[in-house]
Amino acid sequence: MRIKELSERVGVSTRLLRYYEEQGLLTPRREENGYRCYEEAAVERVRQIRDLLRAGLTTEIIREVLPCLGAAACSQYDDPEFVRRITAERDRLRERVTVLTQNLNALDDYLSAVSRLTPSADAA
DNA sequence: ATTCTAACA
DNA sequence: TGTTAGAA
Repeated sequence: MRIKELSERVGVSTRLLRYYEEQGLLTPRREENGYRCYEEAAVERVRQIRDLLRAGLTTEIIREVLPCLGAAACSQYDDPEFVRRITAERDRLRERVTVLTQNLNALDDYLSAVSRLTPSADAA
């Protein structure tokens, strides 16, 4: 599919799709006319990229780890420096999860208190 | 009508 | 990231 279709299917601007490619996150083939030609798998790939970005990972890290996520072990499993960087990234994520969970609990507690005071308000 | 690259009131 | 000019 071409860039417009992918853009509509994943809800990401064509501008961003080209930017991801510039960052080495996407590598679509080209048609004779130079138009980008994306694989069906690009749809899921873009979603994965966005999820990783939302998780706070940099495009640099994503570029390195993306090809490794699906496989049990990519060609860099024996690179100590690589494993160290990914480990650090995982630890950062774990830390963020902790903070987010604390905030979630705080809001839950507040909402529970509110519902006890005003039973009329739903506390789903 | 669409996409491409490059650049920025 | 959006938008846009100029070319294909």
